[in-house]
Amino acid sequence: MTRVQARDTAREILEIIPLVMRTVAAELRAAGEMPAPAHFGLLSILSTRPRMLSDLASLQGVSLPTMSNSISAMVERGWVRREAPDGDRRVVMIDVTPGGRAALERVTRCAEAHLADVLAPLDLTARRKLQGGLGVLRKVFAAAPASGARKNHRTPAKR
Amino acid sequence: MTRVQARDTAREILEIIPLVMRTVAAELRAAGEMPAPAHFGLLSILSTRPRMLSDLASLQGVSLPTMSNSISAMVERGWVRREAPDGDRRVVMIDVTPGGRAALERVTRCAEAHLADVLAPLDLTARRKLQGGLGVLRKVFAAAPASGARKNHRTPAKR
DNA sequence: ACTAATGGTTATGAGTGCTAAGTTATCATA
DNA sequence: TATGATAACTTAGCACTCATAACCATTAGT
Repeated sequence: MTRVQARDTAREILEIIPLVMRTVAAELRAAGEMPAPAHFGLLSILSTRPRMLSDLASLQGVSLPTMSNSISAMVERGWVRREAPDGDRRVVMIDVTPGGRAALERVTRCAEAHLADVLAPLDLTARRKLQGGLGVLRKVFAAAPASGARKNHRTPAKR
Repeated sequence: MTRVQARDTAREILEIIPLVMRTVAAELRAAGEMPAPAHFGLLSILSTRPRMLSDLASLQGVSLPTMSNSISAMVERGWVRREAPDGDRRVVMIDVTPGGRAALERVTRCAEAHLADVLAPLDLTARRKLQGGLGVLRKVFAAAPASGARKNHRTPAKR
């Protein structure tokens, strides 16, 4: 990819992604009860199986304190539970509650409905393009979690 | 687009967009001096020509108070100026300062560099897909600024 | 002149994200 | 066994996004 292409793509990403982000967030908000996309993703991940706090943080690519806060917010809503596993008493396992599952269910249906409205006018070609593009984004950004870091959240070696 | 397709796409969007968002934000942060993607977009828009505060708000799809705050932050950084036009003394025109232009320039180069690293491994096909997808996203989300609203930021008629 | 609508601002509250600075709990080792 | 490092979390403080409610000005309509 040439410099010019990179710049154009960069510009486009910096322009479009926040827009999509705001729109989606606004929809979730309007749907009531879902404060943020982050919570949605978290519930999604947790609905498969319980996870350690640190695992959640690195899966989502955020710092441990950030994840701890998000989880606290969700605990307060009654969507997840913090539990102590038998073995290592330092770790905290996060598990979905039935309430959390229900919320995920509701919000999924709602988001689906809204996005379906928006996506409805797309023809087959456009849909293919969209999915192709999303796939590329996933590959690119899942592989490169920020520029380098992401392995040591603490002060780096400090000595 | 069928329901199932809509749901899958919705899921994918809700998963990928925040990820990209976080990554990009982290990069801008790491680059120093750019606190948020929003400011970048604003500078971008304003670099073409000055705008009214309300226009900026509706262009970005955010509320007037939100925009007012963002602009205040940017004024404090010396990137933009509030000025009163001759005609209507209610309106505030926002204009970029030379400093703002310089910052935009720097950050563009920086974002470009980082994204170029990330995008480098893409071959022609992948790039095409990415751009196609972004194009679809733009069309879809630029046309549908949240679900309906976006025309009356004040209390809706209240009687 | 009086009221209504328009353009902005301030205040408050909930979220996301970060770093820095703790707390426990576990492990290695002298 | 103490001692010290490290790992997993939490707390506190800061900056930013976004929203609504409530408030000033200014302009326009009657």
